[in-house]
Amino acid sequence: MQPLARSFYLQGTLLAARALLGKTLVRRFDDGRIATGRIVETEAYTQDDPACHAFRGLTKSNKTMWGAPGHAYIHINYGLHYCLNAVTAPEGVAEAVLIRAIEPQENARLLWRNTFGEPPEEPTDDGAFDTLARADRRLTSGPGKLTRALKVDRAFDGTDLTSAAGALFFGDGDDDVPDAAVVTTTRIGITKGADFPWRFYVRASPFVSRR
DNA sequence: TAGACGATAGCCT
DNA sequence: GGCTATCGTCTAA
Repeated sequence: MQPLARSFYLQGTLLAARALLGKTLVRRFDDGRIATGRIVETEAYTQDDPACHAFRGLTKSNKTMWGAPGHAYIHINYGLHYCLNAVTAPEGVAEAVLIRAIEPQENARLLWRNTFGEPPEEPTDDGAFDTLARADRRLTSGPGKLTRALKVDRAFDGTDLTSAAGALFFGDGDDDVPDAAVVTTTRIGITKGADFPWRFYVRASPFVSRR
C-alpha cells in the first residue's frame, strides 16, 4: 500500500475531500500490527469558511492546519472526542478535510478491542472476527468513534501522512468511487456555514454516520 | 480568570 | 427525536 503523495493534498480542499472517499486509512500500532479502513465519509473546511477553526486566525491549537499539507490535524471537541483531519492547503493557508467515517478492513478486531476492551471470546480465526467487526457500525461510523478505535489522539497532531513507515497514513488503493455512488450534502453538527454542501459520503456504505 | 461554546456520542423516551 | 455528560480552548475583562 503506497501512501498518497503530498501533491494529492494540494488539489484543492473540496476536491481532496471527494477524492479521499475509497482511499485507505492505515494505522500502525506500537506493537507493529496494522489496521486499515476504507474512507467512506469526509467533510471539507476552508479558510474563508465560518465553521472552520482557522476562520478567526492562528491559535495555539489550530497551528497545524496552517502548516504544510499532508499532515494530520487533530482537534478535541465537546471536551472528550478527538477528530482526525488531513491538512489540504499550502503552508500559510489553513484548510483541512475531516475524516468522519471508515469501514474497518484489515485487523478489524484490533479496533474492536480498542473500543470495547477485550472481545468476549478470543477469535480463533481472524477472518471470522473481521466479518463480525465489519458488520458492527459502532466501531467507526463517526469522527469521534474512529479515532477511539484507531487510538488516535492529540499526540498525532502534526503527523506526516505521506510516510509509509509512520504510525498513521493514507494509502492509495484501487478503489475509485464513481460520482454516481457519492452523495454530496451539508455538514453535520455545525451552526455557521451550515448550508455549504461540503460533506461527501459513499451512498451504499453502512458506516456513514448519518443520512 | 470566569464564562460560553462546541466539526459528538450514547442513552432515554 | 430529545437530552446531556464533559472539558479544552477562546474571548473578554
